[in-house]
Amino acid sequence: METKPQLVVYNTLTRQKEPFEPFEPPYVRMYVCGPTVYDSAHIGHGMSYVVFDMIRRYLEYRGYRVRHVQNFTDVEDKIIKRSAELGMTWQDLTNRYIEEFLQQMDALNVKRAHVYPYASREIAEIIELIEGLIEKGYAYVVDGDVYFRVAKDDDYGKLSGRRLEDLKAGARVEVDERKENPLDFALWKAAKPGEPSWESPWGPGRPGWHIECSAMSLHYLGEQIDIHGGGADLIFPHHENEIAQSECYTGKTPFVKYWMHNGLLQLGGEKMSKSLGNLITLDEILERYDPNAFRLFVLSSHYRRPVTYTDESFAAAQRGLERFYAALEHPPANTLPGANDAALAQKARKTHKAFDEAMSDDFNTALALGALFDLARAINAARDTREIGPGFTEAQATLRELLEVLGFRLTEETRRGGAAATDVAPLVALLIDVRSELRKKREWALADLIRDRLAEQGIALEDTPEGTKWRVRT
RNA sequence: GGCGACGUAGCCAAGGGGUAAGGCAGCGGUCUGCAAAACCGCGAUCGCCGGUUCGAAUCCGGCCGUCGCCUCCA
Repeated sequence: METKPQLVVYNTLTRQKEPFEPFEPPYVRMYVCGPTVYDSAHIGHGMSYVVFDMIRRYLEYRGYRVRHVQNFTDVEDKIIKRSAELGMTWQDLTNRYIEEFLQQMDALNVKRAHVYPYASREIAEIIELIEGLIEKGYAYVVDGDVYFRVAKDDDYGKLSGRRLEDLKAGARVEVDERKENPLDFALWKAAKPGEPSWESPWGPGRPGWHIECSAMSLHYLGEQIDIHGGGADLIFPHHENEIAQSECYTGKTPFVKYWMHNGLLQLGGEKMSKSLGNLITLDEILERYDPNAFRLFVLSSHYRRPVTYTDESFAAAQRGLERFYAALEHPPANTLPGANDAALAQKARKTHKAFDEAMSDDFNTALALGALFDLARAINAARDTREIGPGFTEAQATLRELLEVLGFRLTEETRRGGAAATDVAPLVALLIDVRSELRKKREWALADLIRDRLAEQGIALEDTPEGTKWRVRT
């Protein structure tokens, strides 16, 4: 067994990198905040889930056994509003978007969580948690609502680095006279007529947003977990409130050992969000690009940094991906012995090491990818010289393995251009046969016409000593 | 107003005290019937000003600019 570098992760709570030591190795309990399912996911969501998928995959590769829980928020103001507008039940609305979301995650090769709790199905656990908070004096009831008593929690603000006084000063929240403190947040909301509701000790109502994650995390992962993740926009108030609820309820600190947050995706200099309306949906991207290109785009920068979406960046990712694909192609048949083959094996081992060093430093995928591009270049260079041997095979295996650790899907079909390629394969094969005959007869004009016209259709032909290769280009 | 992040070649981006990974684009070349792909070669002194240091893109201070959070949000 070779030894791997110590893994360190940046913890939002302490604002520094820390050695990664889960509570009970090799188990890692990871909770990632899921979407509120009232609309289609945009690429900002996609980015976040690709990031945490990469993190999970790397942990698993390092031998950890990750238990991954991700919620669906299916009870919430916007859901109620939207379903009323569309004249459908909230269940039909949320089910529709949950189904779509899971399909998109599959398309992006994001591993499914082990459990996907729905807020609406955890009401009993939520009520129990709220009752506990009331008993301990951390919550109070007003007209069927229940609020968390922020002033009672000495630690409030520790995640986001805010003090109660600062928050009050800049508070933009509407003042609700019934609350003891403007910053107290709702654990339970009394139902208004016509709204979905559940029975509770405080009358019919529904859970507040923050409480569901505390309840689900507690229910499926226990009182203390290793990793809690989400977008940086969730740090305050959502995750701050989760800490308050969970730690006050269980009396155990820390609720979460490592808080991890991904930087937000920007579009045109602004955060992409549903409320700003400046969004690109995941479907639009999946229609236009290889899902691996989306992943490469995301992993090309460090996960904590904000990234700006541009068509150019995406095109760059798509093109870069094709270099990796080229490096994974089967080696040519007629090979030559060469001394460089042994050097290539060495290169593969160095790359593996560089990869682990980069990834161990708070998942530095951008640096890791740099090493993989170097390896890909070496492989392609060897192919060009036809010096193929065991080293070449090892290098290809290494490249494939490490790209898969990052979550790239490297099937033959994917590399060729996805399902679209499979659909047109028989016809393309026919045209290539015809063109090959023309080339034998040196009828270049006609042969080139076929190639050009196929290119217009997005099908690229490449003549190689092993015959004509093709793939779909986007 | 409070808290925080960032500013590196045309674009994206890593690094973070000893003279700048990688990707895309571009240019030149090899290969090719021509292409494509691939490979080889070519580019930056790191927002501005000042300080610390033998030495700073990397540390400190100030300034300018961009962005995020403080309200629903991955």
